Amino acid sequence: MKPPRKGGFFVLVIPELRAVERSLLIVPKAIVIFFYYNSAVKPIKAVATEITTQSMQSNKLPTIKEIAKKLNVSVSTVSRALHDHPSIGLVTTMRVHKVAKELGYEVNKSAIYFKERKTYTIGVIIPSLAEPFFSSALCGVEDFAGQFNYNVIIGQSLDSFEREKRIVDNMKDHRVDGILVSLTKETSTYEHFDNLKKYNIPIVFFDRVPQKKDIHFVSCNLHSGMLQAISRFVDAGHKKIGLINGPAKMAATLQRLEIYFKCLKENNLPINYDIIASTTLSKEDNVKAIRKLIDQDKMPTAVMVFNDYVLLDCIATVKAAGLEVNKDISFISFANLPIWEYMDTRPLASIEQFSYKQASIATDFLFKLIEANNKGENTETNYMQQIIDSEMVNYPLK
Amino acid sequence: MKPPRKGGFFVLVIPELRAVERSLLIVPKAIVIFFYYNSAVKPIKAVATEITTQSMQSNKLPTIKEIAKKLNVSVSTVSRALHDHPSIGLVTTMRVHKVAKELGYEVNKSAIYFKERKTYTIGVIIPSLAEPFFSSALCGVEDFAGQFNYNVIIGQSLDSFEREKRIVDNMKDHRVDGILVSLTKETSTYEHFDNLKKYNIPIVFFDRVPQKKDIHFVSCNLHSGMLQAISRFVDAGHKKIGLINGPAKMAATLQRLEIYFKCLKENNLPINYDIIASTTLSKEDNVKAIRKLIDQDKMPTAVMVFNDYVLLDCIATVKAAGLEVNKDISFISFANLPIWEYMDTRPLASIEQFSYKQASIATDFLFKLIEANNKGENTETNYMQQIIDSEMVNYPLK
DNA sequence: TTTAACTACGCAAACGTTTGTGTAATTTTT
DNA sequence: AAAAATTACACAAACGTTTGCGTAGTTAAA
Repeated sequence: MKPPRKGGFFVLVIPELRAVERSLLIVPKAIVIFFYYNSAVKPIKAVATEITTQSMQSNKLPTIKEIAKKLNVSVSTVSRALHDHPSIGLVTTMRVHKVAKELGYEVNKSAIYFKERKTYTIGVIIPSLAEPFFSSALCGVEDFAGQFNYNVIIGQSLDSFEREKRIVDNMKDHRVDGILVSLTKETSTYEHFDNLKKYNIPIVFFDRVPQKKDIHFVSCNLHSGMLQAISRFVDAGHKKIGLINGPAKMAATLQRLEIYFKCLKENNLPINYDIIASTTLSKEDNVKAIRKLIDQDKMPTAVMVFNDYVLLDCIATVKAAGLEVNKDISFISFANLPIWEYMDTRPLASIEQFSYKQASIATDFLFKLIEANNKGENTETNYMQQIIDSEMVNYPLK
Repeated sequence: MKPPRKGGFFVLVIPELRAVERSLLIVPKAIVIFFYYNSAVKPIKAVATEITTQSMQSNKLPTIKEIAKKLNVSVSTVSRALHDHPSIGLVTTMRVHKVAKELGYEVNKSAIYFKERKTYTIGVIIPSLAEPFFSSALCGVEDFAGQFNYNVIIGQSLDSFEREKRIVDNMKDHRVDGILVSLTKETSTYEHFDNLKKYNIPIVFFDRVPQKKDIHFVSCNLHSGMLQAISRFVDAGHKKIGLINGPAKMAATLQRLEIYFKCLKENNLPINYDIIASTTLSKEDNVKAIRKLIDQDKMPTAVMVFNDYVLLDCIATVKAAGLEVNKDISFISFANLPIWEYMDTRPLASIEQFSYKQASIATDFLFKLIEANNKGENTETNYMQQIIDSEMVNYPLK
């Protein structure tokens, strides 16, 4: 920062000049005449009038153009002045700032989004907002994105493949900078995401992720949690450990089954298909599933359940059947719902899958990809992938 | 639709021509020569080549300009053709459509948003996604907005006034077409919404609404539900009906208190401040509040509780104190959480406030306001306001 | 045959902003 | 005193699309 060249007093030529000047501009005019050093600058009185003349305007929003017109400078000068670009003189910069303030000017981001081909918005596609698991995930996204001043737009697939497709398309139309997805139960093909590549929209999957290698994703490793659970059962003396699994279409279902087998093996327990059931997650089906397990001689004494919601129905059913939970039959499931704290009858434990954490990490990944995109780097060469460990949370007996 | 003027065969000049033609375009060339009727049109072979030449392009997205260049027509023609504008000839329209498809052209909404000064996006500001009440509300918004192909961006105020302010500002920057708000607990001034008027961004409040007349809002009338509740208590013979209220700052708190008084009066019951407590909604405070009521000789036999979450703590506390719920003391609260279905110990009833419905109606209002805005109508003259009745939902004794 | 109407397009402006380049006016260097 | 450098700005293009207006060429009406 150098002193002005000509005329006047330039008393105030110090490093903090701009800040000082700006504060001066709103104090008595007597002080502002310090700036009469440049012949190109109109007397301050003229500035004052030009400001007040049109201050109260139509309902049109003030633009950079109007500021330019008012001050008889070009729009480029105004734009630069507003960004405190060094090539614009101090006085001009100040006058621009002042008029901008007077007019209540605020930059039109829409114009910039368009020009920059960016929207500072990311999309989140989740099956359902009603499920705490996903609303908590959304929360993780929002918290993270908010720090970067990014907006979050949401789409509920409601576990419908068609809706998922439409939402993806819609978000592409909206030119979001990136997308986070947790797949529907129905999704087993992934072509509807391919189009995003053309638009350079990065995509990160979380929790319910595609069975593919060439993707960015964050998911939760069920093995750690389920191993803890089975061990817990085994340590308590259980030999017949059943499983109530989810819908066959869901990747999580197959995964749970595989890990269940693996964990049984690790504990030297035999596989018995009589104590394995599955449910579509509807209430009726949940009841059916647990009934299949308990309505037999070789009833399991412990059951791994697909999730806490299914378990709620299981508990109600076994109670109705006259069995006592945690005595005749013990449960461990997935989700770690906060509500258990208030329940009299609850499982031994539930396995936490950290939806908030998964979503946060996925969002972090997404921002890294967006950043790479901005730099023109190729993001399709090394994939960002993370699998976090699930964790069993014990519930003390009441 | 009239027949083409000159030359050729024009066998296909029928009302459904366009649809027919379009399907023809993807069938053998032999048929397409039907369109050699206009001298201005290049032979179909030329069309075919010009399409394939640059089909595989750079990573730049195809624009209307490129289509225009390829076909040697103006961008305005292409734009109109893509919209099937009648002033563009059939052949040209078809050629444009074909090239657009070949190129994988998709309109850049960002450009249109900017030009139209619309974003087809609405913002939703809620205290917390973690609360089912609000995530269900968000669900209502999303479902409704989705039908209109509107996007929804979210902001969590986390019950912080400062955050609410920032989010409003951010959404304004983003030029959303409208905003839905459920206020924070702290919000008691509303200047931060004033700026939105300048930008012609309509705002509809729901559930937690400002104490003002000149606003659009949807809220829930607690009187109906609470009257049902008190009557239920009275019918069961209760004389001492206590109240556990929320934080003093919240509008809902004052409202509950007033209605509580009113309902007592309507049932000819006296007001007794000894059986009224309040909580900041923290667990410790919830426990304190219920203890205040039960640790006295004139303990109430029935209590209206601020909401189901507070009630959960109340139930745990009275049980720990050796009291039996629904015998020594009965409860009715607000929220109607689905989880009660699975609880052994639950209140007599809970009052449903229809968050989904409130949000849906609010969204409907918002769209009406946006529509009015589009027509240039003034929306600040008659305010859209609706108060829906709360409703008590009974829980049968288990 | 002249005139009016219509068809099928092109031209250019507009939306609000950023940014590369050009250039007088002034100042510094030689 | 001439040349070089710097300052402080203006000009114009670009982003992709829509749309009012103009017009050559053709057809229909008078």
